[in-house]
Amino acid sequence: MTTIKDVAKEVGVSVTTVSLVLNHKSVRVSQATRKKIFEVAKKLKYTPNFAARSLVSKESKTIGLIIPDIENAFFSSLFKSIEDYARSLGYMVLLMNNNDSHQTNIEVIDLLLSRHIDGLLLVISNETYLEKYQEEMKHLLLNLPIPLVMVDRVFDESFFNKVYFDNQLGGYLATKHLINHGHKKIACITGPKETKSSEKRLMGYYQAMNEANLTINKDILLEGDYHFDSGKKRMNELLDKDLTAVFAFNDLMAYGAIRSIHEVNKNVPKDYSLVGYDHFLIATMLDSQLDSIEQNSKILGEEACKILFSEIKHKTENLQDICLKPVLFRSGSVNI
Amino acid sequence: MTTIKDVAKEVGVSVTTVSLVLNHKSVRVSQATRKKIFEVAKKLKYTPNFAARSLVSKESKTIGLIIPDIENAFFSSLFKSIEDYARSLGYMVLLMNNNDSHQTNIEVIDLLLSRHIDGLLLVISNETYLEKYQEEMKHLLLNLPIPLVMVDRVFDESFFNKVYFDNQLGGYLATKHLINHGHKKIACITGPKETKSSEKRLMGYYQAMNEANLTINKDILLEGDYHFDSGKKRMNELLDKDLTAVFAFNDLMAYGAIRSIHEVNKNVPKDYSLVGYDHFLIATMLDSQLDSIEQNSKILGEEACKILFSEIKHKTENLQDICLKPVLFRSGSVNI
DNA sequence: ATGAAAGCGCTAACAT
DNA sequence: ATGTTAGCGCTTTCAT
Repeated sequence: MTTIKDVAKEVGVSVTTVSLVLNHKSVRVSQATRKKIFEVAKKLKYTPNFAARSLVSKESKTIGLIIPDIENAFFSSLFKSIEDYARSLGYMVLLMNNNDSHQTNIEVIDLLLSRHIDGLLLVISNETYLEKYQEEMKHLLLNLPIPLVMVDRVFDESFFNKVYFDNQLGGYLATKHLINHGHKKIACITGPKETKSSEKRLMGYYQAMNEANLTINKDILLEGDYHFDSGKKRMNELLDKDLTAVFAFNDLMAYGAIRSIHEVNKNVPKDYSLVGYDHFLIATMLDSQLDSIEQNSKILGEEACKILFSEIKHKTENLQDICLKPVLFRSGSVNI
Repeated sequence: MTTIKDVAKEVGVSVTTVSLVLNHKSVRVSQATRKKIFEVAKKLKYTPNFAARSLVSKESKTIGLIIPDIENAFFSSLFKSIEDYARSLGYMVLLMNNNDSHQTNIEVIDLLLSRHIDGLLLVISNETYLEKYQEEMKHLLLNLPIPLVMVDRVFDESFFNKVYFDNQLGGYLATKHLINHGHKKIACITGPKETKSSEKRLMGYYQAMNEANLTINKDILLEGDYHFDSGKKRMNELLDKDLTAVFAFNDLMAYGAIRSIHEVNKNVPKDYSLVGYDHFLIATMLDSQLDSIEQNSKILGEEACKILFSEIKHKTENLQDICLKPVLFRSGSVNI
């Protein structure tokens, strides 16, 4: 491996000069030596040693990104947007899954810290919302020695940077969409009730129902777990209830519901209208139709990066709270 | 940030001793000081500085993984398997997308090298198979200063480590499956003809057809590009041809074909039998059925890691060529 | 059983 | 316009 010394020796100048030139801080170096340095560096295939540079500069030019699961399309798309942004600034991204486990989340934060990342983008596990875990996480995050942005899943407290989607608005849009099409008896298949996203989406549902003066029947508000099977199971329970529409709190459960509906030879949207949440892009390809609330993960990633890199650069703490708006995507799963 | 010096001072020993103890190379240190060192390190929340350690050890404890696109389910699952394996050995993974662009691929290899990764797992872009690019890539890879394993998409040459699936076998299995169900006129929607995967899958098709003494009609062997739209378009062209079954070289195109079939009010498997490739897991949830060739990405990742970390550890070069077997997944899209 | 000291490759303050 | 030097935090050889 060729070092800065090798280049210096070959050119016949000091390492300082080489360093200065190669880092483009070379106002004071003559064009001639400058040109020569670039040439020799290229000839010798010199690449700066990152470790050495980090040791001096106290920057790793690396950020951490923790997400629940890269296999989830929403998060893989989020990663991509973040990776692009970071790379354009000369940063790399260390990606870790927490598998929606609080314990794993704690562990990977430690791992990343030991790598001396310059900043952290964090999507916490759903489990972390459980009361017994929240305090531990908040304590940990408040004592982080580096800038932090909570992404998508945030805490209420105002002492964290956060970028997230307005889940209540999403719930409202979905419900309103069904109401607009004449539905009055609208069931919900929610997420786990302790998750913020589910809580907020449900609030949106209430808001829309109340606004339209519709009565809410708690018998058709069932709790799911955001997985396919629970959507199917809950829909099964709803089949003999009195309702015409279902708001599933994510697309995976919505597809579970569709499966259940098909199994009794009924049809969407003829027998049941259905709205999901996530706008799982791949689904539109698979010849299935599902109206859904769409969250633009690219923008989510960009906003998170803006905040993080601004803090990294200016070392100022200027807490931000960015709430993004989801939109309704229509595809044909809602009928009167 | 507390350093090893701080710990040494607090305990009242030299940095050497602290380093030795904390790295468990402490055969020669007394139990007492040893215990104290651990205590103080914990109290002071000491974490070793990675950059400093790397500078000395010449290891970054980081590997690179380059894939075409993390949004592709096959690759996100591959990443997960690799990340797990690497983490269990104390390594981190720097993940980069090449977006199936040769140029980007070259760039990210450079970027990773400048980070002094200890090894590289590489899934090249399909574009790289073009003749004008192959030489450049081979030259680059042969001169890599670190261990390399080509994953999934490999070169024929024997001077690279490689782990991949037997695409010919996959093509054979898919075609044989259709033949076994009585089909004689079997169309193909292939990948781009310059890609190795497509070439091999087609060879498998020929092998199965020949074995069964079936005549091959080149009019129903159409080239796609592995995307949904091309599956739809090619199927459209096939609709008025004389055939009963289609082998699409990936699931995305298979779903495109299904869309096309549905649009003329025909049905799978009643009017056309269909086999895909990839066994796109999510699809099984979306109430769609598609027989498909399945490649276990977890095993792919593990085998790649085994080779890479063995080379990193032993610094021996012992070229390996691991060919994994795909399997047929049946789901109901094939009929007599 | 423990310490002193050199040096990894680089940056930057200070000289010249 | 260019060089000298200290030092970042750590590991490791060699003394004691």
